[in-house]
Amino acid sequence: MRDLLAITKALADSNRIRILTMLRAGELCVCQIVEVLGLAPSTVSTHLSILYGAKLVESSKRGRWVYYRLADPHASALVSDCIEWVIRSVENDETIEEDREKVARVISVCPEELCRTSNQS
Amino acid sequence: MRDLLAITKALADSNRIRILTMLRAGELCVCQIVEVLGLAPSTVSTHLSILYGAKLVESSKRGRWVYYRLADPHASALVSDCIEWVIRSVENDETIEEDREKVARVISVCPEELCRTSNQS
DNA sequence: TCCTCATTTCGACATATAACGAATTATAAC
DNA sequence: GTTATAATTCGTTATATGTCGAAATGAGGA
Repeated sequence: MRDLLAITKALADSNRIRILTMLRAGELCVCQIVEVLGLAPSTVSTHLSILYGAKLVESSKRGRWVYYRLADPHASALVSDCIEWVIRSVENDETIEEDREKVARVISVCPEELCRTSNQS
Repeated sequence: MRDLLAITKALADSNRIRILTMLRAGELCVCQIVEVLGLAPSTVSTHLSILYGAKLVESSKRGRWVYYRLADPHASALVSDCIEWVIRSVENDETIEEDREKVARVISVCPEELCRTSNQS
């Protein structure tokens, strides 16, 4: 029950749903997500920690940046089924569509922007 | 997004999860659910209205009693997939097991109890 | 070493939510 | 009609949650 509630509570916020669906595009670092959502970095960090606590996302630190991605589907069927369900549920949502475009822009257009997107190390 | 959030918020509470899984047994009236959860009738009624607003449950009034049941699977694939996911998620949960037994008792043992279980009209 | 910057943690505040009892509504029995 | 009762709605209270800015943490680069 505890795990279930961690997941459902994590999903009970529109910004966290947006983050989750944004991560379909692959790994994103915190500052990229901040850019898309337009929230304070501290707020986004809190959202990510809630998603992380529910095991809906994983993270890796590379240099100064922390990258978040959707949880490995092999880790838990319940989690991956749930993520798939969320993705299906937001089809045709306007905000989600806008986010998708913003993510594409943030990933490609920003080479040495505030957040150097693909800088390894 | 609105529908999705109505559902995830509805699922983000342990008592509502308990109600939802209790309804696997079939229709239950409010007073039966009150009996199992041990909450005030007004509280249970509020929980049910939240589940109803998310279209996770349906209801029918018969006489003075209002019966609630899980939403018709034909109504929405998203909703029924979600209910199935919840059911799978609570397998082996202690509280849920206890609820199942309480429900069985409440359904069968109470003929002219506080809530006459199967009284039509 | 010291500085810069991405991220997290902390403290504060506003809003949302769960719970209750009291009052209200609706239906049936008398 | 009047009464009894199942359920809902309302008002209140306590707790949880989302948000921010400021301070702390941690990893590179000068």
